[in-house]
Amino acid sequence: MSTPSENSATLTKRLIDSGLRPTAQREVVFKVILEKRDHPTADEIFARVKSQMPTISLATVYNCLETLVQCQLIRQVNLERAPTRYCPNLHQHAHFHDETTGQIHDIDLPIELMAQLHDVLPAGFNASSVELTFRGDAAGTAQPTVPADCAPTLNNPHGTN
Amino acid sequence: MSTPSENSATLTKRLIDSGLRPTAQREVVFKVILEKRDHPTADEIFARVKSQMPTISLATVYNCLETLVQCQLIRQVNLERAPTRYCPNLHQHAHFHDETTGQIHDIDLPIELMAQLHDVLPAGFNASSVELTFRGDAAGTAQPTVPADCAPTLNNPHGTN
DNA sequence: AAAAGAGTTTAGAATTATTCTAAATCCTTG
DNA sequence: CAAGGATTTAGAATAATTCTAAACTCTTTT
Repeated sequence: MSTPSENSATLTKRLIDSGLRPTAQREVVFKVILEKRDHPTADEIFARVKSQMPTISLATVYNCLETLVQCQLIRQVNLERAPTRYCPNLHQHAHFHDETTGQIHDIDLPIELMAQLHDVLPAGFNASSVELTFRGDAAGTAQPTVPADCAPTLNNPHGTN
Repeated sequence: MSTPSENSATLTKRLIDSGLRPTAQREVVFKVILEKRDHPTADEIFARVKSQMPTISLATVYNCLETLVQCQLIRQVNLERAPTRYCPNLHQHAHFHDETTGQIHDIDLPIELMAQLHDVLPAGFNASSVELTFRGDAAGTAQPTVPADCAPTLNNPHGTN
């Protein structure tokens, strides 16, 4: 469970821990991403944020997103040649990119599998992150599939609830 | 094993099978990618190709690359925000992106693991391709690690040799 | 409390990989 | 050989992102 004020507190803490300042812009960008459980682009986030803070600039949205990614409060999703998307789900998960609808679905990954993935690396290869993306068709899945308990609970950033 | 002329023959066959024409430009772009076992960008490929065919245009290189990808003769590698790279290795493999050197290493994937990856998908999700990318540091690996027998042998396009 | 200084935001310009366009060229087939 | 589709080409256009420099906002120092 995570209330907006808990999220805000976590954001503040993370920023200060990194020597950064908790600003209104960073707050609102973060809040907007958590509100909807999808994978918006910077432009979409810009649009959503503007309704709450009409004076914010696109450059600031980009800046805030970079900061949030660095603080590991959101994830970045890179699909081929398309604008970068941002993901509030901090569970270990893969992405399924539906080629027909363009939708992105989160796919939960068992911890064992993650371990096996890392085992595949030869000695000397030290991975700090893994990105797993499927591409194909998701027949009969009209809605994005992010189960409610995958919500990015910031009190529990690694999603072990 | 695959000689240049065998590769060329396979290219021709694939193109014709797809209703496309085997052109000198497609040949040379393909050849140049096979020659070196790395992950060049379109610009790098353009440079290499120009030395053999000085009149070729960048747009054509992009066109050829798209065609080769569609014919599954090469793979496209998407790293975050960086120019698309192209990969002649048709084995099932992951990519390791070394953050310090910028190098990309091919990581062989056991078939069982690939199967397990697909098992992770809920019913209805039909993946036509999977992309697995690690990011981190590859300590003490000065050279790209593409074992010789990972060469994209076109006679054996799925790399089961 | 004023001044200094670091961090942040902002608008707009700049960058750059890629795609688009329209004309020219090349094959293939009737 | 003529017609028609596919392909190539140069250059323009696009669009996501980054850069720049000035303005602003905190925090800390005096």
